[in-house]
Amino acid sequence: MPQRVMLEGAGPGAQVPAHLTRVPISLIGTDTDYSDKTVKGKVVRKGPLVSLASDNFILKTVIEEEDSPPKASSQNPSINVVLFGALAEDFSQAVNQGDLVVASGFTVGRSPTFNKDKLHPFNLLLSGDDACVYVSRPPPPPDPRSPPASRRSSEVPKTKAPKYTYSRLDNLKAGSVVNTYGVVVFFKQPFKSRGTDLCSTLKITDQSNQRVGCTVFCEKLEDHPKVFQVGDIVRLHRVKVRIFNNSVTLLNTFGFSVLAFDGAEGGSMEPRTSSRSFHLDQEDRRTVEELRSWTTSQGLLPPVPTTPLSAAQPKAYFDLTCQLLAKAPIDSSCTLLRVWDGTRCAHTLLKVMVEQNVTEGPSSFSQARESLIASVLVYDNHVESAEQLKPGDFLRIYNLRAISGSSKVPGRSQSEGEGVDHLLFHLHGGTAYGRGIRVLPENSQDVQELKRVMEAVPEEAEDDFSEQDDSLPMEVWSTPPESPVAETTESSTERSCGHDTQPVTLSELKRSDPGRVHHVRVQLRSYEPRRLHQALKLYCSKCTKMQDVPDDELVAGLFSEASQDPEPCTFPWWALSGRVLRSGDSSTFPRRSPSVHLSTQLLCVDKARELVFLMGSTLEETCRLAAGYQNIVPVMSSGGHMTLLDLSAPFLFRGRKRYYGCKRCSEVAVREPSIGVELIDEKIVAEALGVQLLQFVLLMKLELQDATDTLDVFLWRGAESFFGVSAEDVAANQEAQNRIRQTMDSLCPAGGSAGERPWMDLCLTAYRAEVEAGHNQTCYQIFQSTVTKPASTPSDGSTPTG
DNA sequence: GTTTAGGGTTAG
Repeated sequence: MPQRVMLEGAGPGAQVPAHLTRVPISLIGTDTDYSDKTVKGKVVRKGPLVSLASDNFILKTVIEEEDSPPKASSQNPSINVVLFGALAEDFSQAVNQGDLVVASGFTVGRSPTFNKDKLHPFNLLLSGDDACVYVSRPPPPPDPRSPPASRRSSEVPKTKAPKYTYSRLDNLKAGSVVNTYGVVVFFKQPFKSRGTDLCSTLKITDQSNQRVGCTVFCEKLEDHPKVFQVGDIVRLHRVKVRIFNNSVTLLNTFGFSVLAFDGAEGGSMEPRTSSRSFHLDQEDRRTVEELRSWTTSQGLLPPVPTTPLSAAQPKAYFDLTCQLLAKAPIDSSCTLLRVWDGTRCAHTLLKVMVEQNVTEGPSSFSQARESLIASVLVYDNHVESAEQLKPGDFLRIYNLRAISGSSKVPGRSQSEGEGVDHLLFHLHGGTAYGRGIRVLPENSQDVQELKRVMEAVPEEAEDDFSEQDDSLPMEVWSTPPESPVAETTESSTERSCGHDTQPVTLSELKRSDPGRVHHVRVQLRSYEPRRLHQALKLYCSKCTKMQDVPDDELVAGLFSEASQDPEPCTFPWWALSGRVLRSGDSSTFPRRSPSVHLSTQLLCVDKARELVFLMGSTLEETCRLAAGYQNIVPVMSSGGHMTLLDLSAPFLFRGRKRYYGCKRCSEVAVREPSIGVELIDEKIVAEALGVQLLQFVLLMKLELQDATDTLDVFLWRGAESFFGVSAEDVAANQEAQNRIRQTMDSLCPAGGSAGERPWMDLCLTAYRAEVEAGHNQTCYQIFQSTVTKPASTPSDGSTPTG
């Protein structure tokens, strides 16, 4: 089915020119001129679009040959393709995994990731005007969201980006289907319509000052706008303009999609959406920024998103951000939610008593915690949404009403101090004033803030989860595990936690509430990732985001981009500059020799070699030079000044170790570090450069089993002590990687039966976390447990045990 | 190729 991207057969100019001849992927090498050649393959992996400084991009993809002649090897040949600049941007927008692509105008380089991915010893590099990609897409199924318009026309048949145009709210033609941006001035959370769908209501505005109602009907909750407060910004695609009651309204239509953004200036640019293939470019970000500053100038943003319990007043309506601790049905039209937000209400909170054994979550808490817990009675239509909630969820309840405790409540209310100054809360039936409940994603700023407040609650109010619920059957906590082996059987791990908790079976553990610590005796059934280098991640302690370690192909591309076409550069006054003489090898890309810049201050104290700034070198050269200098900071010229490379590349090389910075949290400025007598290390360099240092961490998912059940658990914060290696060492040396490999092989021998897997004594914590957008789940992590019996170490460290 | 709702407090 023809698309507006450069599809083969979509029209003149879209065809691969006839004079080009195709080369099989398996024959790609460096000794050929590829100017009249093409390579064809299916996109089997499409990396993220990585933005570099000054509006430049890089993207890595893997294509696989589908129709290569049958060969001895069963696997189809595949190759890494690295795209630069506008081509990378267009490719990111126009091409999907599974598309068939033909590349031409490429050069061939050595693949720096070949040792790791074993794909192909060479890669294809596409940059400049000659490079282009022809795309064909397997015909069905048709995509209803096919882009409506194409970007600038170009002679060069490279992929064309689909381009959306956005209508202002004062320029909507009845009957047309439009895309638009707006600031939310009123909203209702999705509620059940009388038809088949959930219905959301929005009212949005923009710089035209028009206010336009918008109704969204979708069956699935996740397809609805994720609007959490007035002032949020939405980007709507494919809404139909209609007139109702002489006013313009918008209604979702086929191919509808929506992104929502925080409306505050300086807020996150991360859009909230369930759409897996949305596109967001520089222009979109600019539009959001413009709407944010306009919103601020108009005073549209509420000063505080919601009212804390500490400020709740009788009879007032307000929105509450809180955590659900427990819930219980009262009758068919009323459910009790027990919630807290870490603040103390100025009025005593009324506790609604319920029947025994109907409470989901603990039925009582420590006295200190009880005094902070509010009773929320939700009625009628909200009973159904309350059914979806789980204890531990973070909620926003809209249009909650504070009721003085003297009011009559269902169930029995605590008698002490009856009637005076006790508060409880009602969520009345209906959706007027946006009344409703929404689960907030765990990563949202508001939830992070809520958690900070809760964590600051004094200790005596904090031990609630260790306060045992008397109604819980005792055997849950005292029965020995139904392990097929006796307690005396050796364990290959050891707990160091010091908790005085009896081991439980996995099925018992699964029935317990989150927030507890458990001891288990289990075997390892399986684990992910199987390719252990993928267990290594980068973690930012500031924004708490985790990311993959960029692979060498991508990093090499960044170095190569940074050193092409060097601009004239003014070096900082404190830097002493010189050149590195290249060793003889001829590079694929002719380039100036790299330049080095030293701190004069360090030179004065004879520490010049301890820190050098290096400009114009390849990744390979930088690694070589890292052997001779303690700290190497790769730099480039941007706008005539010395700056760091894009933060997807390491900002510092120390021997074999590389250090990365957080893109979100760093404010980069190349400065001379202030020196004292101390050793210059990654922390000092990061601080001087305004880089928020990312930490290497290990993250694995283990599937545990015992006689009763299986359980997926994470090994993350406890991973280094579990394996007895540091993640930083794993990133830099093979021995540390082997140690993990051997440990996993010993705990879960390849092809081994359950009988061959050793038993492990582990300490687990259970907690609530968001696993998908808006969906919280109980997760488990291994803590304070150490492998005591790794497999016997073979003399050759690289050979797996078996 | 479009039913549902189309904002504006329950009344416990």
